[in-house]
Amino acid sequence: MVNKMAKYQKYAEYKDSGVEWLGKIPSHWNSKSLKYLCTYNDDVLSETISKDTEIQYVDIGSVSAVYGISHIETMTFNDAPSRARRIVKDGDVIVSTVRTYLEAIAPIENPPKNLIVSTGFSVIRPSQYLNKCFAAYCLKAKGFIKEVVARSVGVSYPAINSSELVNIIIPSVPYLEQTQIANFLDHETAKIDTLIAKQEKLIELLKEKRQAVISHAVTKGLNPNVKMKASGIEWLGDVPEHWSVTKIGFHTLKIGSGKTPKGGAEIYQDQGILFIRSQNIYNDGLRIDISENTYISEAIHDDMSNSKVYSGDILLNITGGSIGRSSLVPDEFPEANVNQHVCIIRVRNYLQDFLALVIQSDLIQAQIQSIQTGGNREGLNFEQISNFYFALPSIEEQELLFKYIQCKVFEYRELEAKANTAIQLMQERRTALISAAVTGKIDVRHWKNPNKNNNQENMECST
DNA sequence: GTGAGCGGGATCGTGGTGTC
DNA sequence: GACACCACGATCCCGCTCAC
Repeated sequence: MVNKMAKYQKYAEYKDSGVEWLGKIPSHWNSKSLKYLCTYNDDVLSETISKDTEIQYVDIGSVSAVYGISHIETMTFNDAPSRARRIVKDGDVIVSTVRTYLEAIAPIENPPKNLIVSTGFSVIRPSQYLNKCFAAYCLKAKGFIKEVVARSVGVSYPAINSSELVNIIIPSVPYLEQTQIANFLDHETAKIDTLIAKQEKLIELLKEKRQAVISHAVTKGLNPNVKMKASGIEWLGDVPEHWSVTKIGFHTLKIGSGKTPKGGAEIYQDQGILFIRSQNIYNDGLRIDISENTYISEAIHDDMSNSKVYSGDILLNITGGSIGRSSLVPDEFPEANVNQHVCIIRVRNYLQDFLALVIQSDLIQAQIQSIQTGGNREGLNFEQISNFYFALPSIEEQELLFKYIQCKVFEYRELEAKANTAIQLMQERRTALISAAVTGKIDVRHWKNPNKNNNQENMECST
């Protein structure tokens, strides 16, 4: 990360801060516990206020380090949850104390009247010596968050006490310099966030396009001028006249699932025969993580001979939240078995590739989502799978369609992978930049905002 | 009155068992 | 043996209790 910061200047002189997460700091900086630079949790709603008082409530899930407060709910005090108690004022910084939401941090600018946050937040009120935006960036720094994690307690509710949170040491920096660092980070992180948002939008569009290409190809074919006919099936609509409308069950050699081996999880091994579960099955392929896989013995595998998995099998999740996710077992796949929540659909060689795409298309997914069995739990049975309709082209046309879709999907997945890598790199850069600036590893005192005519102070925060 | 944290609801993935 | 469905464990999150 040092190289990535090379374009920025360093300070002339450094000294050891004596604090692990700060390391060496500029020689004119100091370090202090946060509690000497702020007060915290000063204002709370009194139980004696009128029940009809309208409040603007922010819960812990509505705040992120990148986007700040994303959702404020208007409610009366009477309807508010019991944890809606902390009053937030202009200039405060809210920071989550719950370990599962460590990045819920936001400086508050012009809050609405009666802005109240959950008791899952600490409300930091900076003193005159601490810039609220600089404070928020310090709280977002990787080293600070690491300190919070180390000081968290509790099992069912892992969190850091507010009194412990403010014991954590942060840099003590001349106020004007804090403002300049905050302005610099506002500008630079906003640029990064804009780029991340663009990449996220791109990924969303690519996913939609990929799904649309598959769905269109397996229901309408590739020739836009071909004569169509009504399929007679609601989900299917019109299909090419020379295609036949058929059911999955007419083409299967097997529809079945595995079972839970006797002894359950007790009999799992670190190595042996791969035991595939619904968590391994994704539309973009089987996700086999060697360290997290489950294996069974050869004896149990032989005992469960009916649920052995072979290359060319289509595996479909038939229960739970991942219902409808499917994967085609690739060629030269090692010996494997499945549990009872994974359905094996086995068809003749010529249909494997095409049917795997059909099952992932909107056509079958819509039929799956319309089915609910098993009481209040989602579930698919084999008869229902067998009765799913689809349109079947000739073998030659299937091969053409498969090659076309494979090519298009590969193209989209490559672009998605590139966008994901770019997002990851930008997030790393964002984190590194914040940490470098608030710990004095880079000197931005002479940085000028290119969007302004001069280096006038910008007292606003970006979030 | 305040706030830490216990306990429980919701959800998901998976194991176990009854019925055919 | 195949299938359906109930139960359980893990996890996340929130409501509420009780010590201070």
